Amino acid sequence: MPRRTAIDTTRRAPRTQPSLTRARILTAAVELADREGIDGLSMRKLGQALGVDPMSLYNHVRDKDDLLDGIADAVVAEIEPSSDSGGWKATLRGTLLAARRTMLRHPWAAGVLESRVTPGPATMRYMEIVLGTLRDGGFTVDLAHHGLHVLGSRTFGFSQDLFDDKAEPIPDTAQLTAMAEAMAADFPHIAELAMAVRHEGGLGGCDDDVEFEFALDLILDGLQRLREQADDPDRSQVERSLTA
Amino acid sequence: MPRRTAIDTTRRAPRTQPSLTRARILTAAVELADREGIDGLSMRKLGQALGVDPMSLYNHVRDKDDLLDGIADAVVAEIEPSSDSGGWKATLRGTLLAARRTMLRHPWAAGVLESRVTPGPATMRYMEIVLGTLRDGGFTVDLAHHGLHVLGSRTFGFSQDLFDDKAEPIPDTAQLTAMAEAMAADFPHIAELAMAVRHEGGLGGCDDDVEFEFALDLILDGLQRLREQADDPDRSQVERSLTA
DNA sequence: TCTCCATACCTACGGTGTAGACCTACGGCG
DNA sequence: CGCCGTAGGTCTACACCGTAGGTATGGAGA
Repeated sequence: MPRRTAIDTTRRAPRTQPSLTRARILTAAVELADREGIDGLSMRKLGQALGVDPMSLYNHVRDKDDLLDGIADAVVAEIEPSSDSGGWKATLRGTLLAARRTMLRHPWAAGVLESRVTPGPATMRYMEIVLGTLRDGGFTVDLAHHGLHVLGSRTFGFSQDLFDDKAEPIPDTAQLTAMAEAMAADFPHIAELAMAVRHEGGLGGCDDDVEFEFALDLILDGLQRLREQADDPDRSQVERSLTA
Repeated sequence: MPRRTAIDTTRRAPRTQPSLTRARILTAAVELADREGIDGLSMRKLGQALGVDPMSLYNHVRDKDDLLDGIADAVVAEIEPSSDSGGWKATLRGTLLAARRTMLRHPWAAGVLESRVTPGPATMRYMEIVLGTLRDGGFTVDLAHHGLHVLGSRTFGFSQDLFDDKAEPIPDTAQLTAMAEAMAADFPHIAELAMAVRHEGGLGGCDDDVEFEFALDLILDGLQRLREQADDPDRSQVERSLTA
């Protein structure tokens, strides 16, 4: 059984409606961070904002890191993915711009998201959507995988990974298969990716060097194209649209 | 006279060789951060590592933020830019990979670099080199500017800007011109960019929204090209991109 | 020689995250 | 009905943090 990352709330229904909830704590924490910045978010101030002893928070939150995990995921949950019907490109553009709007609403969020080590459910959902858009748009698993990385690290800073094997004992093939099957229901495309990655050499992880060079070459090639288009003014659509 | 951002060391030579120097402090801080992570870097531990009272550090460092400014710039100074003679693309590729190698050597560095608000001299030098490579490669000032942003935010997280006018009182044209002239000697390409930006509408700042969309479209276009190459390697790409 | 002042040191304050003991009130059960 | 186990809230206390403000010192300039 996988160790629970947060407080175990699965035992039984509480006898009475508890005054404090993880949800209530998280929304208050997001508000506090919005108001005073991420450095202004302390357990004491948060407790005060909720009219509660700071230590009471620890009944719903493992530690401050768990709290940060929570509010990071809460912010990602605010993103409203685009449902543009004009093809994968327009859809993705809309989703990414929506993500950016959300990040601008919570300026501290990108930073804490970058520092998280494990994605929460909303972050998984977001990745599933981006991945699904690419796959439905005709991308191979491999290319969609790279796409997820470039697009992710652009908006937030996904550099570490879903299937990072540095921390945990190396997951063997059986474990990975089990993980993938468990995810298949909620996150089919992520599961598909997990299976594919499993088959490749990079057992259980993404090669960060490869992702970096992929993004770098994508950018350099793109810049080269724009430079050549600028030489030949007839074809400069992107340039034009930017300076318009 | 521009307000000094750190301790003023310009007055006169110290009477005797001071046991503590900003340089000594910075290298010790980098070592400490490498060894214990960025959270392990405290003024107390740093003082202990140097065999000195923690408060003595404040004679060479305004506050901890100034210390972070210092070590961030010190890390950037470690980057050895490529001198590849195979054209702008190869040169840039080499420089960016060198930057990445340096960042991997100091895993905490990307994070603190992102949180800095003003680039130090080494960071300026690095930007000057990237900008110069693009300009020498035939890029317009405008496109080189965009390029600097995409490449920068890929490696570290330059999202805020050199000429950010949010914090300071709006610099008027005269001030900006003076800034540009002062920089011209050391950073000709950055100065050129500053002048160009001054002429445009975006008085004294870069529009972050524009940069985001530029990068987003660069990536989306790149992914589309790769997808089409996978579909049909023979067919002309330009032809396709026009009908897309 | 005297004075000045940059540098290093010291104490102390208000903040942080959180361990561990305590209290309290409710649901389940004999 | 009455007892008990326990989850959830509280309190105290500890170790650590950044750093304001005061003090001592020793070489350089007058």
